[in-house]
Amino acid sequence: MSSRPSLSKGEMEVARVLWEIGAAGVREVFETLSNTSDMDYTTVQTYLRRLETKGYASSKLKGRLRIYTAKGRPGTVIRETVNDLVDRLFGGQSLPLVRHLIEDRGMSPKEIHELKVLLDQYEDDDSCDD
Amino acid sequence: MSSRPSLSKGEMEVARVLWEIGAAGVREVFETLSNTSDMDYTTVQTYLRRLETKGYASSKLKGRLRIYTAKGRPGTVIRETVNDLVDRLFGGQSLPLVRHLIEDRGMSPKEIHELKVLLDQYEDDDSCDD
DNA sequence: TCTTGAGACGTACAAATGTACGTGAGCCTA
DNA sequence: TAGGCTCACGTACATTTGTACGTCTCAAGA
Repeated sequence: MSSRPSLSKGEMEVARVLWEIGAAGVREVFETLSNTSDMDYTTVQTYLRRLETKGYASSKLKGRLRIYTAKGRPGTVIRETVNDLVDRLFGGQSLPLVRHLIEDRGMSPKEIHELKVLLDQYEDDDSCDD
Repeated sequence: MSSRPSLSKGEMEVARVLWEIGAAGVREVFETLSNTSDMDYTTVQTYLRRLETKGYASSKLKGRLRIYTAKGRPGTVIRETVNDLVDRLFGGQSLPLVRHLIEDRGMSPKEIHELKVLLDQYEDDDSCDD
């Protein structure tokens, strides 16, 4: 199915902003990014262009301003990216990653609780598969 | 401190195998990889070389065979990579990633159980920190 | 009307990445 | 000891990524 080329780090950074602020022109994305990054304006522009080429955004002119819109859900990209990471770094197993996240990055008691609830829930309506 | 260049996707795949099987020659890494990947033998070789250049592995000749050994713990690379991902994709929060992993990728009952045990344990001796 | 600033767009280019060929040396076997 | 196999290793090369310069156009103010 949707087998668009995956996003590079820089592209992802720009894409995230697009998801965050919705449809936006280069300037807006650039401004938003400049809090955390010091990418050049034209660099952002290039990324936006490439995002469109790769199928992660679409754009149209509004007057003489080109407005970019993220295409598809962030969830899709997240899934693809995480899957990729899990495959490459953990040989396809998610548990080690989860374990790493919990052990290494830590979680608040509240989060732990939340997670447990999730697991209970999941355990219930999970029945067969694998 | 250890500011070695980060690993590319392909390099990471090879690095993982090195961590997994320990010191190994190109052939072994290649064989191991061929279960999941169809990288060329010489491609693996190149990655191994680059891994060494970047400081993620060391090697020495054993007879006429070059044996590579991972340098440093996988944990370090994993941490860097995962942190990066979490920052970029989830604004620094791990829970959403964990949730994603569980919900989207699924887990076997056994894994769920394992995870719960881990959480219990973690809940207990978790006391301070953050 | 002339100037200027904002922005689009084409283009460039070095570095990193993915991929692999070819050559030459050591080793095993007929 | 000649042939073939296995490796190491140098090298190559297309693609992707990171980064940004110039140029052209439009629109608004002087």
